[in-house]
Amino acid sequence: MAVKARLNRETLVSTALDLADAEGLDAVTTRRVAQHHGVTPMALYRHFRDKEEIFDALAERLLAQVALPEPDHRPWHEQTRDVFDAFLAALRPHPAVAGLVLNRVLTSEPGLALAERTLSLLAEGGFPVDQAAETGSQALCSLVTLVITEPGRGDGPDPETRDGTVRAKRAALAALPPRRYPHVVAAADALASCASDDVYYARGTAMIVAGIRSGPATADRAATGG
Amino acid sequence: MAVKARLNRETLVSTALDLADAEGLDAVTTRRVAQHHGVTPMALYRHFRDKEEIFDALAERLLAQVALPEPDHRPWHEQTRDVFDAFLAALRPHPAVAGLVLNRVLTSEPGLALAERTLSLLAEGGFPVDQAAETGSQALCSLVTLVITEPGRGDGPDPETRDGTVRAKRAALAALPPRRYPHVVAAADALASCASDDVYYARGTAMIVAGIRSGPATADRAATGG
DNA sequence: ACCTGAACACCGTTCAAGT
DNA sequence: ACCTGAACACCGTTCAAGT
Repeated sequence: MAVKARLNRETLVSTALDLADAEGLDAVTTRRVAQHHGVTPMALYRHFRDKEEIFDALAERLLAQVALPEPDHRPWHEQTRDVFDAFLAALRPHPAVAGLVLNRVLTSEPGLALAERTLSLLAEGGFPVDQAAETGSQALCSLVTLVITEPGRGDGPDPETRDGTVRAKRAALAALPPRRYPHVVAAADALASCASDDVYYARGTAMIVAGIRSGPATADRAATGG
Repeated sequence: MAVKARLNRETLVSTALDLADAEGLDAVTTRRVAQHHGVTPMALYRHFRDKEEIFDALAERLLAQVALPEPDHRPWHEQTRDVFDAFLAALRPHPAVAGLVLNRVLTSEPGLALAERTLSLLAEGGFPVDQAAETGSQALCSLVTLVITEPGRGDGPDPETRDGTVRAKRAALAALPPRRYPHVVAAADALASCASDDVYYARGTAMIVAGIRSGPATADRAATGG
């Protein structure tokens, strides 16, 4: 702490991100960020209008890490999966911050670039504009949720605490009355933790892409109550 | 405020829920809940260990509102859709609280009942236990996210403020450079608001169910990098 | 058993002031 | 332009005490 360089937006955001990664989003307070730079809390207000704007910048930082693959000539759904993978790759290192992205994709340049690309691919897939908007938003939000709720990430980032909560959670599920919750008890392991993160994300992405590919027809049938 | 009846868990949770519905989750503070009952903040600690436990109880309250349909003899995926509809019906009236459910399905009786039913249907659909766990969790979380991010619900519940933020959001998107963001600009309406809530949720649910029905085969192909 | 009162260590944010 | 200092209105939570 007490770094002496002149204050600026980007270094402050880096500090906030470090704090969130290390101790969770609640640790990102104006006072702690300021303290880390050896500065009064009010010094931040020269660079951010309020705390919400710090959160906006955190979300933007994550979105800026999305390395969108170049468009190519493969089918739209394969390219879509690659875009989703790039999105996940940016979110996964910062699970405590990922949730901030949920409502902030459309308010920064890198988020808009991601949205534009997604909508473009869905248009290629035959979606009308309005449905592409809903479908794309839902898909991106589901990917965020995948990261937020990744099984086995208790709450804190300490691998020790994490292991403890996972074990406790699994034990709690395994101890449930098996007559009443047979499937939950049988799935206790998978519900508490996660055999392989990569498989978890691959399956999740596959499921989302498959849902998208079911496309307009299925959705319209459902929307009219069929 | 200053209701005089003796304090108990359920009325306190009701107060917390009302506060959240009216002013958002941040309005749910120990002090305000206490004040609403004409009581010292510390009076709550006889009924809840800490604030987290109030949030747990809020999530449980929502899950208790899920009216699970009776099992019948229709195909598993149709029954799954009905279970999801019941879940959505419970969440939609309380969008400010819905997010609390994300990590709390497996820690209360009504949540476990929902999980058990979901896993049971997925087992009927041919999913192996572990994959059913992941798929079911992801589906339920996606439904929660659908409610949290419903387009057109700005932040507050005031229909006036909401209309303003929707209009501002749409204007901001429509004013983007159309050469750079052609699809975003074209979809500004659908991205900012939502033509019909029911269609939005019907399509969202259809997409999730379709993703599930794509099932083990698709997922395994993706997981092994195919 | 149930609630109070005072206190502590925190918040975000304002305002006026320094350099 | 950039930062400080003091203050305000809030938080969640503890501890000891009342009845």
